[in-house]
Amino acid sequence: MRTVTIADVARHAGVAVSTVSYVLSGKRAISATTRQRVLDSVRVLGYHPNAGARALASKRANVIALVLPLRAGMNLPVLMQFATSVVATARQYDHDVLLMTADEGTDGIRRVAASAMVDGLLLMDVEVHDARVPLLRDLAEPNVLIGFPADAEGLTCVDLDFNRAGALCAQHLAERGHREIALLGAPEVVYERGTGFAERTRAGFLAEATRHDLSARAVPCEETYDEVASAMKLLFDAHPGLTGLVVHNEAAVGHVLGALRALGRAVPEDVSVVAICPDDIAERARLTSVLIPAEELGREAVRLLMAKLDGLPAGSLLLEPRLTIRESTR
Amino acid sequence: MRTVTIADVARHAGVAVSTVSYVLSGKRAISATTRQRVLDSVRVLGYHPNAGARALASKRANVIALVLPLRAGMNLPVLMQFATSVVATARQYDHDVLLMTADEGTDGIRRVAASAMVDGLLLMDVEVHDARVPLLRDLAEPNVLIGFPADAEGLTCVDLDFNRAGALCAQHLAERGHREIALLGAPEVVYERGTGFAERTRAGFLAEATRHDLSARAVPCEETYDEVASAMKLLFDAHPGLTGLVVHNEAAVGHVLGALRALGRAVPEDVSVVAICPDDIAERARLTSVLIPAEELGREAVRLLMAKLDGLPAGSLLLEPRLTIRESTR
DNA sequence: AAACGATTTCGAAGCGCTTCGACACCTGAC
DNA sequence: GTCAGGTGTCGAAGCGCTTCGAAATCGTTT
Repeated sequence: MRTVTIADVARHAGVAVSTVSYVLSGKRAISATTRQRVLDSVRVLGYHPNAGARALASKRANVIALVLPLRAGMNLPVLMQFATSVVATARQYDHDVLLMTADEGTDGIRRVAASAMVDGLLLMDVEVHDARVPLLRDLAEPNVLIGFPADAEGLTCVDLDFNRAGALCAQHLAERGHREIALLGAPEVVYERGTGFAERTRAGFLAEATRHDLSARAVPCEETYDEVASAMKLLFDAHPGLTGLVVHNEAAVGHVLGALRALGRAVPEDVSVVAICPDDIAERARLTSVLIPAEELGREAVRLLMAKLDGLPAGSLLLEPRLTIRESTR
Repeated sequence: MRTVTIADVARHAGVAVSTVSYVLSGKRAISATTRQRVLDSVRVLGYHPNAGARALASKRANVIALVLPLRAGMNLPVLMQFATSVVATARQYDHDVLLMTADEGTDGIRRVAASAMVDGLLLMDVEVHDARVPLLRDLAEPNVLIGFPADAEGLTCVDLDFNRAGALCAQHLAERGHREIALLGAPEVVYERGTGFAERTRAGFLAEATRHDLSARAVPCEETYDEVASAMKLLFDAHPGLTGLVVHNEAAVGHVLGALRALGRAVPEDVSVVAICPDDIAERARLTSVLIPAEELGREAVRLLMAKLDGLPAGSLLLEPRLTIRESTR
């Protein structure tokens, strides 16, 4: 069973090879009757274009690379949703997805790009000072990053709008009548490092609190139970009237709940808690939270990449956060 | 910056295009001096072969498809480990991985196979009566399945050796001096359906128990707490001397522990519990368990697929289970 | 009836690579 | 000194597709 080529289709339909090509690509007008005849032949013969030949002739592989941080300790549900969404969306644009792991590093990126194996790249989990950023910046192939590096100038990045996320949490607490609130953020060093998303969350939180005329403060938050507990004790000693807490620190979420219990403050009766964290953690603890919209992130990233493939300029994108109300706020 | 082609390399090295090709592929002997000159030119010019052209001329894409069940509710850690291992192993064989989701179904498989986009396929999570199996059976492209369908004849499948897994659990309990043990398996319907792995586990468990002269029984196990609890009550009423339990039912693991608590039997003091389940569940509950060796599964699957790509015959493979001792047995 | 533009189709030239057969050269045997 | 048999290298023919310019066909207009 030799594989069916475009020449077979042309012969079967009684037209030239180029006519078949134009019917399939739609790049030139073909009369309705001829088109139909060709399409019938395609169906009858079960023709599928050879991807290699197509890529060679058209200089378009119709494949994008997805570079995932497939190391342990990643937030799996988020990653999975993201990958699924990327594959599905890419298919809508008639593209396939080549899976790469981040540990091939810059060499891997260079390789697939130079081999014309992919038309564009999607990099997940870009770090603030990511070694791949310089390479991406002067790569001929379009690329889109998930996450914002320190200098995102000239790059296309997609991420959750952490400023809005912080604001949304403050707003939620304000609406529920809380007058004194606090943000437990990332560890001190993260702020010192100038990490974008941590600062943006804090800024959004504080600004929104001010807008609602609330008493608000943001404190860094370490990740061991003892540190969390003592920080919380200090916090409540200094501000006994505190009734609203926003936690933006995945690792500390559990400890915060434990510490509250230890301080004899019930959730949500005495203190309302909002988390900014992945879906699974929030769901497990039934926490009101702002989620990482992984599916939307994937979809939008592909959309932007496709735009760039078509030569369109594509700016960065911040996704609107959404708050899911569960049982930890009232 | 035009991309560098093999012709550029040939010109730079002062040899024929075919010579460069032979140096790179090693398919014909080339003198050491020429080889070195060519390799130097490759390095200097930064040459990367064009994947499309290579695929077209050689009829080998050097890409394999990985079809993952990227739906919610999958066991994520296992899936992730598996994917990582597949990508890493494929790279060792100089292949890349095209990621597909199972929901493209048979059409997707047909498409990538017919387009010569991939040389072979790896399908994860094959069901006992999987709609894709007939297609795979008479697909020209080699493929390897993770999991055994009802009729694995003529297919290459890789999976955990569930028979050995059952036996291993029985052996573990026997060695610890337990004389009366039981296997809580899948729900009744699963056995009626003739599901391979459930039956194999049971058979292995019972045979090993007999070999050690233990009193053993296997009972199906439903997945709601009430059913589990009443089944357990019946079991312990009928066999008060029961001290060893094997649970081969992810969904029921948690309920079993709860039911034991309700019956006033402590783990591991009164009853030892071994689970056959994914790593994360076992780890969370600190259960002695037989794990799914995802990484090894991925590695072996790729190895078999590569063998088939080379035209070698490849039979199915059952992986040796390994038991990890945690805190639920003594 | 000729000429024209619009529409539709065709033919051929690559895209960058692999691979096959052939050629040139060298060695050693006669 | 010639010839068989190796080595090492080259040239050219595709692989199956896209795309460009040109040819063919048609209905209109003059």
